[in-house]
Amino acid sequence: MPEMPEIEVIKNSLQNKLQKKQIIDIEINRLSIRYPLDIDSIMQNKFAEIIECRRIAKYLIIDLSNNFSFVFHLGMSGRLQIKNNAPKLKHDHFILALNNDEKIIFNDYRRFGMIYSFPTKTIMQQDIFSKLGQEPLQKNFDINLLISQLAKRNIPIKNALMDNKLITGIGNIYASEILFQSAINPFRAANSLSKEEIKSLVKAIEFVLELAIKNNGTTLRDFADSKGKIGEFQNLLKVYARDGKACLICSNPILKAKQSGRTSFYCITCQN
DNA sequence: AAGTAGTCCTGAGTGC
DNA sequence: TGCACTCAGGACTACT
Repeated sequence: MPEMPEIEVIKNSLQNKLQKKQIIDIEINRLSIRYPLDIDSIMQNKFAEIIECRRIAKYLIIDLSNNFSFVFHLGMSGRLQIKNNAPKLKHDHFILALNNDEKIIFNDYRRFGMIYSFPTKTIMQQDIFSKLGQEPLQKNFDINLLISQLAKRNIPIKNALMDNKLITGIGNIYASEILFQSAINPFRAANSLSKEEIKSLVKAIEFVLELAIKNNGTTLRDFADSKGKIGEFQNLLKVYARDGKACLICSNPILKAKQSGRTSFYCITCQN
């Protein structure tokens, strides 16, 4: 479900509310979500204080005063919300009770999400983080590195955009939007792109992701921030889920096609 | 090594 | 109304 902009929006909405709050109880309603939970590691975070929230790729990190961190991945349908006195819902798998009567609730009906607890200092050495590529909005984004990586890949550029070993955080919705923004056909082989095209691709990545964050992310079905507020970027989507509708540039119908099992949307006229 | 297909899971939507 | 079927925003594993 949520891609990088959605996690960034959740992180921002959690940040101020959680700092210095103490975890007074940890409720585990499901021992395994996507993977079995490491109960011992998780439970030792009881009574720790929250220091800060941050994001790496599509992961949300909560650093704690005991030098451990919670790591959440929301999979396709996960939500992380702050509530007080809310009745427990189906699929509320994991709940952190805080000392201000609020609760952080992890709800995920499809159970593709993940919850980890790691020593804070070891996070970047963990398997889930050690192989990640560049953050798309990092200030020192190395475009030459991306150019050399794409030159070695014969996969469609759409698949390359979604490969977290190259660039992190881009999922199916934003991959289609970014390629439309940069006027590149999603079926083009990654190694067929010119340097100029890759530069325009990187500009489109920044433009689309930043605009999505400003608009609180995209809500097609499940996404909401920590207060339950939904996103607005779905109203600004130019190709995603607009198959059959008129291209906003040339008025030809937007096409829909499968690529490696995922749906792509594009304009055959505007994207070459 | 690189690329692709299959897989985990629930719920919403569609068509008969 | 009910049933069967398809599809969904991610990412890992196991094949070729």
